[in-house]
Amino acid sequence: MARVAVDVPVPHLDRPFDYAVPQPLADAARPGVRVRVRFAGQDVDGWILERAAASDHPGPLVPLRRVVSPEPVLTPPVLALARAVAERYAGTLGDVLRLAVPPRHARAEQAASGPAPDAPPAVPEGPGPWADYAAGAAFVARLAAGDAPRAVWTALPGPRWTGDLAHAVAATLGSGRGALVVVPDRRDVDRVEAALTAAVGASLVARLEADLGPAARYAAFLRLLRGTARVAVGTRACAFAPVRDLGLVAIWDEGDAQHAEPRSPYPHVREVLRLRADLEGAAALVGGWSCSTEAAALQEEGWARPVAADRGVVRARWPRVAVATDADGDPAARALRMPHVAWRAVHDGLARGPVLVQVVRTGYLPGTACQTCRRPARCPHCRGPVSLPGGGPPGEPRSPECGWCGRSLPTWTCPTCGGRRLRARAVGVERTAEELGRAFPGTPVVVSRAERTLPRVPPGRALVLATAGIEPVADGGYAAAVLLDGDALLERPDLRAGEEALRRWRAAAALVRPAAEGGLVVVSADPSAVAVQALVRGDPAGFAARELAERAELGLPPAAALATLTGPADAVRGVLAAAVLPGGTAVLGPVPLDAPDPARAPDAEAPPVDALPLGEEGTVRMVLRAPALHRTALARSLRDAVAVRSLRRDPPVRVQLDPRDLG
DNA sequence: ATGACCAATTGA
DNA sequence: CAATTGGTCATG
Repeated sequence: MARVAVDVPVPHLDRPFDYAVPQPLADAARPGVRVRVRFAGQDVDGWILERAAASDHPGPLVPLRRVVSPEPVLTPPVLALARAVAERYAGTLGDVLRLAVPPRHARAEQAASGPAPDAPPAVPEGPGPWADYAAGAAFVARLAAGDAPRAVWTALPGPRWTGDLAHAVAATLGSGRGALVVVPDRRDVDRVEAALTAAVGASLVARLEADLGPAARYAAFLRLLRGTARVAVGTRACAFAPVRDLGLVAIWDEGDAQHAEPRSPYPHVREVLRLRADLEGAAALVGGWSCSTEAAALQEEGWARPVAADRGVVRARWPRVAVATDADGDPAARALRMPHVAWRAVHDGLARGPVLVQVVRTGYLPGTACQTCRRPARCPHCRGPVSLPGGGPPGEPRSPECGWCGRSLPTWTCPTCGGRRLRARAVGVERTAEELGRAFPGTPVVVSRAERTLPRVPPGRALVLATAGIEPVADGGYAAAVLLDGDALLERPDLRAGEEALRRWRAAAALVRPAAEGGLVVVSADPSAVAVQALVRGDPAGFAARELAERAELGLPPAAALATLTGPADAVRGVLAAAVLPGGTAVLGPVPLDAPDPARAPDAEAPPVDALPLGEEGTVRMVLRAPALHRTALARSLRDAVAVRSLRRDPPVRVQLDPRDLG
């Protein structure tokens, strides 16, 4: 008989069911294969979890209907991982398996060859680029020796990080083990794949990525499964890749929001890899140019150790950072909405090469700011963002109004400086490009934006404008970079505002030439802000540690476990009533969720409850907060409660553990 | 989800 | 008293 996980979307059926194995299927029905079974009167898909001699099910067993494919695509380590992830995130095994195993592609299965002859992996000699990092040489040596060290790695700037990663992977292969690398997006997959190919050869590397197409994706998956490829590189789902004898898991730019899975049960790559490293005894490398508070927590609890360059190396390799405030009075700079120091950096930098201007994404910041002091304008009644409604007849004075409570604010006055005029908070990339083009005639202006990203630019004189996250790489590095709208970024009422600003700034700074070669970064922001100081000092780990300590004091994540329940008001109440919550759990809310408003940017802040129209029994969100050590108990209690409610056919409630954004 | 079953509730 | 609705339970 076979123990089968049936793929039905109902939480309370998330357990194995036993089936008889008919004689003709006896060989094919191995653990890990996809099957089709009769369940509750209909044909459903399922997975064979294990074979066993006898069942403890009292009744007769129904036979398996069909083995979909003889390929055992669900390996025991990946099954164990999927179970752990389901438990950690209060989700079902079925949901996790949907993320972990790509859909079958029959033709790709047919085409894929059998196991290839064992190509001898290239064994790197010595620490290579890791000699630049304190504790780096030891880390690589332990990888090569078959050990399982775990590190939070602060990378040195420039394109070298892909080579650093490839070297660590090669060292792991040298110990006879495989490795996997997860990066935020396709551009980074391209880069890491290239570096890995150079280091260990293309035949050992499998690229795993959703927009590769079903056939190519499944083919790459099979190469790993069969051991033809030993290294997986890809985005999110790659965290579940069936790499054999896994020796190293790595995540790059761990603070990037792309690492949070948007589908149920919303696991984060960092957590998946942490569970996987523990389950499979693999080494772990959590890297980036910055450091999230979660990564700081991994160090704090002793799970991982820092790998970073010494102070002197950091100072020599990173560009110099200067802070500019808006107050400077140069008329040319003012017309450009750019502080004078920043303008000078652009001007001087252009004499030596390309200059990067990082702007805030269009529509990222709703509302307006004071024309004089540039502080974001807030509604005096509810602290909501103030907007200038458009669409009226031209010339007619428009009265500002609050985006939350809707009050008209014709007499708005800035509480800081007494100014009475408002301006749009963020200026579009195009407009800034035009203005800069006029200010520096004869200079080519290039724009990289979401719809048309530019992977790289040539080394010559050019102004390169980009929104955060899609900056092109300049061959030989940028002569200078200017980071605009810093204050607006920092003042977002988001727990991660500082962390996220620092991450974006460091990513831009990493593309600039070293200080020794005249590389300069100018950030336009409040010089007293902690994130700004961390950028100047080049100490993201220190920033994250401090941030973590602060959150611990306030009982906020990641120092506390958090869960959100989202759904119809009475269903959310029902789940809460059914849940046996661990001691010390605080219940916050419920807060009514505003109807999706296309005018408001997705990252925009959520209004407080008392600013919303009341009385509607719509969708609500409730937040549960428990001490960090009760995270598992919190997840289990919510999973049980959801199962009980689903048995009663209640409308579904979305449960999210440690959501990245609270809104 | 889907269906079976039992009990309470409603209607002639 | 039969028909209908609603809650509970099992699905191998």
